[in-house]
Amino acid sequence: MSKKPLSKRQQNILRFIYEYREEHDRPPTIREIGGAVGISSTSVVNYNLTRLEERGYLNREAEVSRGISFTDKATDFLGVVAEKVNQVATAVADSVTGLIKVPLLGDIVAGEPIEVGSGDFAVYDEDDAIEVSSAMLKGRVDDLFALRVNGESMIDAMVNDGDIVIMRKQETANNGDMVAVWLAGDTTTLKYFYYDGDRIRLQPANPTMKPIYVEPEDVRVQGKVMMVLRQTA
Amino acid sequence: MSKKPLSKRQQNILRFIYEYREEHDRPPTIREIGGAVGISSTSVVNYNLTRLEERGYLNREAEVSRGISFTDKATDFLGVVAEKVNQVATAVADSVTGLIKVPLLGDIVAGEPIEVGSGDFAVYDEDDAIEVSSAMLKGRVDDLFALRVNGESMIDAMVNDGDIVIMRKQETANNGDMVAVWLAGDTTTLKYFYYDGDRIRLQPANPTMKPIYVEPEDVRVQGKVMMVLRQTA
DNA sequence: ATTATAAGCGAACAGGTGTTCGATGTCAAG
DNA sequence: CTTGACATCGAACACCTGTTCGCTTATAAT
Repeated sequence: MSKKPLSKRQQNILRFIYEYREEHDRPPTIREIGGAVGISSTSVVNYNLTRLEERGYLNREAEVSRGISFTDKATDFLGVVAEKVNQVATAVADSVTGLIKVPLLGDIVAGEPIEVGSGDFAVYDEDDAIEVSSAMLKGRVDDLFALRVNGESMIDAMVNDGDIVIMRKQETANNGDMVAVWLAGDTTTLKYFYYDGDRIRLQPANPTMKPIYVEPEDVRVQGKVMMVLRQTA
Repeated sequence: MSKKPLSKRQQNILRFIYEYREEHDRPPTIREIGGAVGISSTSVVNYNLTRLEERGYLNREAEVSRGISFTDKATDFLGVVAEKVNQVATAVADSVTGLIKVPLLGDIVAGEPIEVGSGDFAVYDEDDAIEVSSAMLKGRVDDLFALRVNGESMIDAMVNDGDIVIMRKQETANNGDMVAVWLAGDTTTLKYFYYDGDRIRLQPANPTMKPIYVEPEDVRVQGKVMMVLRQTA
């Protein structure tokens, strides 16, 4: 088979057929192709379709109206199909298979409160999203955000520098929740939260470490930790 | 519009059109429909298509070959479309969007070597799989397996009881890899691996802890740690 | 300059395909 | 039994659509 590239006209024909099928749910006729790519004669359209078929881009059925179909080679050439598959895949994955994109909003460091801004993260940068299977998450999956740990200040939470923490925006806590708290106005920490009489007990995840007891007014809950992800490779 | 149900013949016409389009990537002709559902006259097929159009199941284009398309009502009626979307969604999600199912093979405890069996895990229980986005993983995603940590023996690796460790089957290590090693014949541990002169340095993930130095013959690498997942909610 | 190949063209044609017509049959309602 | 609505039918027709023909032009190879 010739290695000569397709002519410009032949490329236009393939693209037109693709777009026509997207719009009409059926292939075009010889005359429709000619009209679209500027060929006035049905025999020239026929000639070019025959060339495309010989080169493996199309299958044709003789003496059948709209008897044109694409081969894999044509869909590879068009390239739009891969993009379309990805678009469909993303939409479908998001809604059917439960792959959730969680916005990665920045870093979590000990010396700053978490700032997740207002609203519903609708304007975050899509490239800074963490993809997580919803099967790995319990309950509601709205109001989620991710932060990357910067520094070694979370070691008592068994969370290391570079780890990603997936959180749900939440300003109250129940016993046993792991939460991010802004503590005494100067530190963010991740700990298990318990009401303990008049005070609050903040229990490190590391079982060899002791809890701390604080006054309620010294604690501001900034979010509930849903998951921790560590990439080691 | 009549609430009378579609006739049997009309239902058969809708199904045939659907199946024909799946197979041929184009709608059928009036005569093809007649042939398939046992109507010998093109005018009877035309009559039934007109009825289906009046009831909102089809759109037709006059004097255009194969000028038939489905409405949402028709696709609802057919029911197969929802199923098809799900089939496609699953296939696409698995292969394009990179949601990977990693077999959860059991527990990792300090006092036992990792047993991942032979072969390629093809016979593992699908319900015991961990779904992970391939975007979260670097490099090859074959030979992966997951183990759940049982006990507090991995704390020096910043890995807690109940955490899930995603690993790749691998018996050698490069400098800086986090690996599971069966150490001196009596302990599994997760550590960063370095060649250090004649010996091997195993560095805990917890930066406040000191490394250990061991003879190569006391170390059996059982897998490379790709990711750690912790569900806290 | 010549020749071979590729591409383009309008026209005619074959046959594929949708539409219309007049007739007949079936069934429910009155 | 009669009537009206619905459904079916074969045939004819209109027109859509693909194929072939003979010719011309453009381009590449010799």
